Amino acid sequence: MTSESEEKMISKNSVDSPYVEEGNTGGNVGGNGPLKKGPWTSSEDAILIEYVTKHGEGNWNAVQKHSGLARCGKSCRLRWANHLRPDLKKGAFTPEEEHRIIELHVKMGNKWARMAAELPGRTDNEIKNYWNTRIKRRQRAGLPIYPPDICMQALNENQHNENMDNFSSGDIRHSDFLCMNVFETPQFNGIELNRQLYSPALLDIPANSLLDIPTSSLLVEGLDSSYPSKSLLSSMHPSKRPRGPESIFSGITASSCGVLPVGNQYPNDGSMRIVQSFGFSSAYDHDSISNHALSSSLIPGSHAITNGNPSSSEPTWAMKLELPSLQTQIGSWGSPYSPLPSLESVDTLIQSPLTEHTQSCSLSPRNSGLLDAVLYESQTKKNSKDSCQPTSPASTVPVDVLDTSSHELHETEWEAYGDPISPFGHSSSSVFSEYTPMSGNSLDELPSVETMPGFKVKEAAADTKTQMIFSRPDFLLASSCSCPNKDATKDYSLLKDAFGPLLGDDLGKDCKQIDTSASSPAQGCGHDSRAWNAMSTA
DNA sequence: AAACCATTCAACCGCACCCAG
DNA sequence: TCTGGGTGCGGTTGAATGGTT
Repeated sequence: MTSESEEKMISKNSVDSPYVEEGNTGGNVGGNGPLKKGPWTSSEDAILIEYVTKHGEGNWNAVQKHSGLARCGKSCRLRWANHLRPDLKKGAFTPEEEHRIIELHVKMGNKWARMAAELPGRTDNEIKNYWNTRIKRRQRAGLPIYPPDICMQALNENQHNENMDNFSSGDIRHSDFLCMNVFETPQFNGIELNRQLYSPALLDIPANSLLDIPTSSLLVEGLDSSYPSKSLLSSMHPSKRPRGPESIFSGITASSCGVLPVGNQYPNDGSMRIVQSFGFSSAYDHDSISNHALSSSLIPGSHAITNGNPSSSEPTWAMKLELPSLQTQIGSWGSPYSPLPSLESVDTLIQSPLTEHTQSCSLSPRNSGLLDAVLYESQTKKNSKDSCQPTSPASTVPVDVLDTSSHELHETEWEAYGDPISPFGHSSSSVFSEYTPMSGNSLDELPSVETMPGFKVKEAAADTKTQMIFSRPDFLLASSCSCPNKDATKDYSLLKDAFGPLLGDDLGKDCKQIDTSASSPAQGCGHDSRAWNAMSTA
């Protein structure tokens, strides 16, 4: 809200504030009465300003005592920090600031306060609101949250920092990992984690298999409170929770940018196959490309993988930023051979890399990532939508089309997948929050496994004895934990070893919990157990 | 003009951290 | 080492506002 509008509100409140009726004389000063809530009035502001001028910032709880302001200390601090501070910069964000915010978010995730520290005169609240607004706009536009150039830039910075900071510290958390670089860079710690995960020595699965599993998936996606077996993190002691999204988020950035080497993603080892959960770099993988369903069905957030019933009322491009829906769409994480729920949604996913508009888009100002560019991008998509009607399934995608520079790939991938599945849209902590389903499939309304539309998909896939590709990292964990199979037990052991230092004992607890519930597919690991059964059957 | 809907943003809430006692 | 107060942070809410039907 601008300062003008704020003034309006304040003046309005000072005139007919409903809070006057709350027993606050003048609507402002309540003395020892009940603390007032709601919008601040100008007189309250004046009191607070006067107080801070006299006594300086801090000791906010004393404000009420000494000034008689009927506001709690927190409220005073917030008001001062967000509105009354003299060094505040009012007004809309400049393009430079917007660009900076995007950059910072790439690096930091939802660390609004830290971002605010990088933007003089701006508050965390302001940035947070801006970002959320931006997310929504891009959601509606079906655009990636992070422009590829910024992504690349952040990655480059990270690589630089990586070089600079290698072995610079010895975070004990990593002591159990072999051959691991210890980065203490504030950003992209997720890369570090990913690297840990990549170690074949740690996980009895092909290292590449995990390469593209965003760390957020490993640590966050399965962690929704609605997740049957209680997620790892949600059950973790708060102090053990990875604090701050950067550690998880950035892994997404790196791997999903396709910058990290993507090798043979699907080795024919007959064991559990894991593909990148976000399906992002799978598009770079020729094998996966040839597997037409894979590249599309793995793309999270898309209707193609959500419930098989894409809303026809939704514009194709305005793909909802629904979660990769591990909770809500079992099938979406399952076999790439799953029946495609919707041509339309699949088309949405596959059309762009091949279409003319994509190329033209790469020349658009969208790279700025700024809102005007977003609008431009959106408009471009709308304009080109008709001319970009998908005519060929992904299987017909010539491999060489995708075999371009990574940056171009980003462009096309982003265009193709749009925001919902943009891994960059999943800043770790916001993987869920940012993708709060806009439609009915709320995570909190997780239907039973059996009632999930996607469930049949996976089951059917299992019945065909096709190659099960469990892209879900949490499936990996859950199935490893619950599987009575020897190998899986080994997996569990390895996983526990791998994650234990990171997640603490709760991992073990969780896995035990999963173990106990494994016999009851509908409980504990729930759908994952079902998936496991399906896999066993297969 | 009214109703409805979408968007924005200030403010609140709960949690976690820090630090002094 | 424990405890409680102060503070900071991130997520969420709800009122205000603007746009559309």
